Parts: sequence; structure tokens; C-alpha cells
Amino acid sequence: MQLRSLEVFVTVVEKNGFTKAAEALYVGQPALSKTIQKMEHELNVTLFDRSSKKILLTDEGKVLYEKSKEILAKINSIPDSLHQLSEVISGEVRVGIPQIIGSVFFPKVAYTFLKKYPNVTLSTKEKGGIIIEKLVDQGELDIGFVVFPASNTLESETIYKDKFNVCVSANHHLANETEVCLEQLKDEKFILFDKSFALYRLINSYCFESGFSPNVAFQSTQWDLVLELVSAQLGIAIIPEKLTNKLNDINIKALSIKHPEMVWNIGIITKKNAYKSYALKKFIEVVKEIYVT
Amino acid sequence: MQLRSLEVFVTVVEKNGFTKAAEALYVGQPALSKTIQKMEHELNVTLFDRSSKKILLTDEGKVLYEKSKEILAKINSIPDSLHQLSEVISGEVRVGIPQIIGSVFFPKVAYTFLKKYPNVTLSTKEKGGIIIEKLVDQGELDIGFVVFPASNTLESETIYKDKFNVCVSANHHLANETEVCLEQLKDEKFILFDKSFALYRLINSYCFESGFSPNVAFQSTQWDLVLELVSAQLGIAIIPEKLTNKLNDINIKALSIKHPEMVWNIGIITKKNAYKSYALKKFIEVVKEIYVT
DNA sequence: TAAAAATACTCCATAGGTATTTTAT
DNA sequence: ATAAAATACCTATGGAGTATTTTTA
Repeated sequence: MQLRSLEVFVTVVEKNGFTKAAEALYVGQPALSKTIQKMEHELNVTLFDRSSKKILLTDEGKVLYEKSKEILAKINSIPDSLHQLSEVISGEVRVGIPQIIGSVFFPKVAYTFLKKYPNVTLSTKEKGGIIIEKLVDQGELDIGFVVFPASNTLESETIYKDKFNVCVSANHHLANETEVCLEQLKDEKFILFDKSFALYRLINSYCFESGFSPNVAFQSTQWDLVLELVSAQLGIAIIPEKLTNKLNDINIKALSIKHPEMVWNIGIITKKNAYKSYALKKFIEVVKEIYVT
Repeated sequence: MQLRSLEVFVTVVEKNGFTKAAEALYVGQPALSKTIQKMEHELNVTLFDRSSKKILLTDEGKVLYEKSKEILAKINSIPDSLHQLSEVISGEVRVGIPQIIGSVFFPKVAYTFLKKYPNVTLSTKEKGGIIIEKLVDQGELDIGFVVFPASNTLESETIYKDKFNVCVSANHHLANETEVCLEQLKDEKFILFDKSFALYRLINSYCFESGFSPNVAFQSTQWDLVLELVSAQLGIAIIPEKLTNKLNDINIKALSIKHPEMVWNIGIITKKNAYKSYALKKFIEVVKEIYVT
């Protein structure tokens, strides 16, 4: 079966004749005769009552006419449907978020995005940065929030830069300082994030640059627990400034780090050269609107 | 747009690859590459995410896939729909019936037919036989009941043959006869059916054959009125036997006609060589079942 | 007899074939 | 390194053209 045949058939019916239909379709009348005959052969039915000069449909012809109209309407709606996609954004965006970033960056993004694009489903996966990178690369996730540096096999963009603070208890011997150098902390007990966190690697590497390996007193996956342990004088912690702002514990003092320059780079990663759905593009747009200014 | 393209596209999606789809469709893989590219050009969209070796649909691809499936399902249902027509009879049969036949023959036909084929609409037009012939010939009616002879430009079939009776009042001078010859009635007053009735012509021509022209006392379009007028001694009437059976008026005597042999031939007419819908065929079948034994 | 559909034939556009190159894992 | 898709080129089917015949009103 050929779409053209259906079109020809419908036109013949609606124009009430082969000749008039031929004019409407800008082809010769014999072409239509043949097309209709071919259809009749293929379907093994008679479509027109040829005994009259008028165009009269057989039972089969009537049914085929109805069906053909439906099919042609559907076909003709395709281009519009496709081009409307860029207007009415829908679909799904699968986002990977590490725990810390999730609690700090994601709520605002999710809220703003869903308000603007209510037809999109946001599905999130809370995993460590390394796993997120892998899932994005495998196409299991559309986009991930991570702490840079990330694998350069991925497309990435920084959305937020933060300094680190050293958090100490108010009773700590450094509590009266406002600035410290990282190497001053080489004999301190460190309260770090869990190994699965990018922050763990990051802090470790900074310490290595400063010539020491941190003395780890405790590891946690909860950033607020980390701060509570600091408050309880179990050690010191190095955490992004943005997180220290969140908790106002009077027992904790946040000291800035003079040397080395430690930066917490947060960004989004997507698969390199991969197709970006409209929903994903809009999601990235929203993230940038919010955090890149 | 080409139906084949939709088929190819759906197969590629469902078989998860051009090569596998090519196998399933028994064509070479390059053919499919080209078909898909042509579609993408025509629709001015990208359907597959080519960055991965896996078959991944773009937003447009997903929509087109859904649409294509619907369209193909509709197309594939066509042959079945058409061949089911001969099983589930539906549609309309437009029947022409002259008044006399209508009251005598049609009720049983209509009842039996609609019981058997409830999805068919029977629409009736009550007109004189000549008009019915014309309407059938013009295709305005699908079938007509008429008194023969009818125009031989039509397809016709006898369904009922009846003798004529002479109906006279019980006080009439022929009332004690059981048989008469038509020519015995040449001086009688005739109560005839209206000129628009085939019966009018028929009786007139029989009288002509017997050498006289009937002396018309009254004309009516109502066969029961004709009989009542006979009962009231205004004249005699010649009517089909079947009608005399219907009315049991003790004041009326029905005499059979010895000579000439007068027959009332009732039949159905359809347009010569014209297409007969399933509904019409079944209608004719039912009529014959009932009256042709 | 005149308009409409069917037939006969010719032609060319394009779907599909084979051979090969490019690309992604 | 390998399997899949894209490209290049070629062939052949069938859709559409012109000329003509058949049909029906």
C-alpha cells in the first residue's frame, strides 16, 4: 500500500471524478486510473461502482474512504507535531546529584525548572561524583552535578566557584585567627567526608601539595554531622564556604585559607557530542540562569 | 512521505539497529540508511542520536515512532476491515414500494430483514410504480417493488404471481356465478385504482384485449375503499386475489376469471449492471426466501 | 455525440543492490 | 579490531507522461 494511493483515492472521491481529481493533483488522468486499479488489485476489492458515470463508492470504497481520511490526517499532522516539540517542552531529564551538592544547589533548580516546564519529568539519582560521571558517560543519566575536576571525556561547565574554609571549634587554638595556611594544619585531626566523595579526594590532594597527609579522625557522608563533630572538638574540617554559611553554630569558627588557593568548583557534566533533548537543553539553561551570572 | 519510510523507521527502532532491521525487512542496510536520511530531510528533523552506536531516538524520533506505529496499525487493519464487510452487513437499503404492495408485501420483508441484519437502515419511499422505476434507474433507490411488466432497461425478478378476482356486491346479478369471462363485464361500471397505479394500466389493457374499454365509475388510491364501494353497489372491481382475502366483507363476492388469464405479477427491480451493496444483496435474498419458494 | 475513464506505450525518477569507506566501541 | 552505519555508484521497477480507444449519459 502506498500513501499516494490513499491520497489519490480520497481526491477522486472528494472531487467526484478521475479527471477533476487529476487536475487537483496536477497529474494526468490515466495515472489515477492506474493507481486506483492497483489498489483494487492489492486489496482484492472493487472500490467504485463503474456502471454509472457518476462516482459511486462500493461498501468497501466507503470504508476505505473513511480509513484513508483518518490516516492522511495523521500523516499530515506529523510535521506540526515534530516542530511543536521545541515549543512545548516535555519528556524526562535524568539528573545525577552528589549528596552535598544536592542539598545546596538542586532544590532551587528543580523548583524553577518545573515551574517553567511542568510537562517534564525530573528524575534524580543521588550518587557520588565518580559514579555520576560513569552513568552520564554511559547514557544512563542525561546530566550530572559534580565537583571538578571531572573526566575530560565529558562535556563540562562550571556553574559555581567557592573558597574553602577551615572550620574549628571556638575553643580551638586557631580559633582567634582569621586566616591560616593549609600547612599549619598538618598536625591537626581532620574530619573528612567519606571516601566516595569528591571532596575527600580534593582535600587530600591539596594537603599532599602542601607536603602532608591529613590525619583522619573521622569520616562522614553527612556534611552537617561533620560540622557537629567539629563543634564537639573532635577535629577540624575543611569545607566550602557556602556550607559554613548554612549552619550558624556559635561554637564553630570558620577561617579562610591563605595558602594554597583552594577552590571548590561545581559544575554540570553531559556526555560529549551526545544528542541533547529539548528538555535537557532547557534544564541546562535554567541551571545557568540561576548560578552563572 | 512514504509508508515504506515509516515501516523502515519503526523496524529500525524496534530491531535496535539498521543492520538488524535490514535483515528483518530482507533488504540491504544501505537502503535503510538512505530511507531514514531522506525522512530526516523531508521532515527537517534528526531522528536518531548518531553519537552513540546504540540506537537512541531524539525527541522528534520518539514522537514519530509513536505516530508511525498508529498509522501502520491503521493501514494494516484495512484489509481485514474490508473483508469483514461481507460478514457484518451494514449500510442502507433504499426501497421503493407502491402503496398496494407496500401494505401487503413489505411488512413481513422489513421485519425479517431487520431481525437478521439489525445494522442496516431500511429507508422506504412510497410512490407509484412508474416513479419507482425511474428512481431505481437513476440510482436514487436501490430496489423497487413493482407490478410487472416493468421497463426492460432494469433488472427484474418476479417474486409473486396472483390471479385476479372480480369483486361484486352480494346483490349483483353475477353474484351467484363462480367464474366469469372478462368480456361479460363490458357493460359493468368499474371501480378502478388511480391512474398512477400499475393496476390501472394493467386492467385497462386486459379489457382492451377483450374488446372493450371499461366504464369507469370511480377511481381510488385506497384498495380498501375500492372494496367498500363495491360493497355499496357502486360498481365492480378487479383486484388481485391476495387482496380479497384480506377483507372479509360478507356483502362482497369474489368471482374468478375464466378468460383471459389475468395475472398479477409482483417483482423486484434493480438497476441493470449496477453495483449491489452487501446490504442490498442480503435484502434481495430475504425477499426471495419469503416469496419465492 | 461529447465527456469521462480505461488501455497502450514510453520514459525517467528513485528504491534497492553491490562495493567500499568511515566511525564507534 | 570489529561490527555497524554512511557513502558512492549502478541497476531496474513502477509511477507518470502522451496518444488513443472505449464507454455512458
